Amino acid sequence: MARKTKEEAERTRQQIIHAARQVFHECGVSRTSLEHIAKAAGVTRGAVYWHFANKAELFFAMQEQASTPLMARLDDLLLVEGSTDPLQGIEQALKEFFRTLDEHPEIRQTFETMASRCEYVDEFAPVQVEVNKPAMDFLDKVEIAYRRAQERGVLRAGLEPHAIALDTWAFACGLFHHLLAGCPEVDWRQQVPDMIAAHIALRR
Amino acid sequence: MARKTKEEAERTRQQIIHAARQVFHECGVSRTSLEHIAKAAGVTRGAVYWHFANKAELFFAMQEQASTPLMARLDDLLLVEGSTDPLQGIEQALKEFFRTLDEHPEIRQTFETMASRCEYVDEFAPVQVEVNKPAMDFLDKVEIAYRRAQERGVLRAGLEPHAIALDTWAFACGLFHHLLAGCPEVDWRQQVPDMIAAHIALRR
DNA sequence: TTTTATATACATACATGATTGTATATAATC
DNA sequence: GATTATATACAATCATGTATGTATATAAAA
Repeated sequence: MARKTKEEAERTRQQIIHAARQVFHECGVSRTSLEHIAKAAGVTRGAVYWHFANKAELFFAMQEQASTPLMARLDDLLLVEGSTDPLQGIEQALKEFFRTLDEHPEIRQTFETMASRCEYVDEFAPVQVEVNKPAMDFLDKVEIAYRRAQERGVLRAGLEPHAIALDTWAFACGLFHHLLAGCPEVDWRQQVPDMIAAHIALRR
Repeated sequence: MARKTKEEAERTRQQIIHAARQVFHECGVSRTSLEHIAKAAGVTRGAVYWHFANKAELFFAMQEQASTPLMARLDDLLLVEGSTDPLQGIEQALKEFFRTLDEHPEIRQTFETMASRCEYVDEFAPVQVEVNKPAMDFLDKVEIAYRRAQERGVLRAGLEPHAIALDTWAFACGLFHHLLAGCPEVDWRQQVPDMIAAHIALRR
């Protein structure tokens, strides 16, 4: 086939990423061939190699397209805890975060692939490290919020902000991971808000 | 080479599993060829195919050799919470569990591979489901322990055993996952006992 | 107890299929 | 007319599974 216009080319690029997301999720990253992705996108490997240097680069593009908005959302949510009760702020932020994940199937699918259909070795090892960074930011911001809650007297006496921030962090990681990689037989999504509420209630 | 005695054969089998653990961890399951494993074990693919039908079966053997003792240990730990304070029982059980993981590099290495160097699709998908089962058992037993704590009056008023069991479960999953798949730059292992203590303290 | 037959524990050789990256062709856009 | 966005063709590699070879452990027969 022949040359396409710039907009058409960009659309093909997105089609390829879209197809990659599906096939990665179904077959796992390693077992997915570029031929497989190309076919799913309705193009040939030629188009794939034109837009991406190799499978890893395609994966990175897909991953960034999901990570960037989700992590931006998390940042946002943790910022607006200013005016109201900080504890409720954290609770709302967590609820909203998981609701966002629930309401965006594409983002969710990418993170599911990242959680249990990808091997973090060689070129993929850095992804694991990068994904860890937002988790650390989360930890810091939650600690700050707990400190503020302490100052305002809404935190139960005797609780250390750093310690309970770590606890919240582990809790959130566990939830996150099990929503993405847990077996789909048990549907946790219903219970998430209640779990978050109970988690925060322990601090009042 | 010629026939070996039964004990020698069992030893080569273990050597193969041992080599697989190392190479899987270094290269990821998908990128590891049986040739690679064979070479690392000092045998040929002939030996590997004699003992295992294929790579998946070898992986399962390795996985079971790590899972069985670790899950048995977890079962044990959650049983002996009878006599003493149930809350302290949970705390001790969690601490011991993570200490066990820390003290057994082979088990740890296998679980690290399972956490971030393996793709749970096709033949590997059932592993994810099976690993989930002990996690459910854990949830049930912790809830029972919390109920007992409530009856004995060591639990803070107003806490629901089921809710705080879910919280403990998510917390433990988060810890577990980050110890295995988190970036190794940050060394959490030191803080684990304190985190567990803080988690339980929230319930008193 | 020696002999013999067979199953065992591998090593080696082979055939096949799958994937990858690149090189080249092509037609439309800019 | 040069570049771009693809398709097609090609070469090389690699991993897999199986088939075959072989020497020895093991157990039954003599």
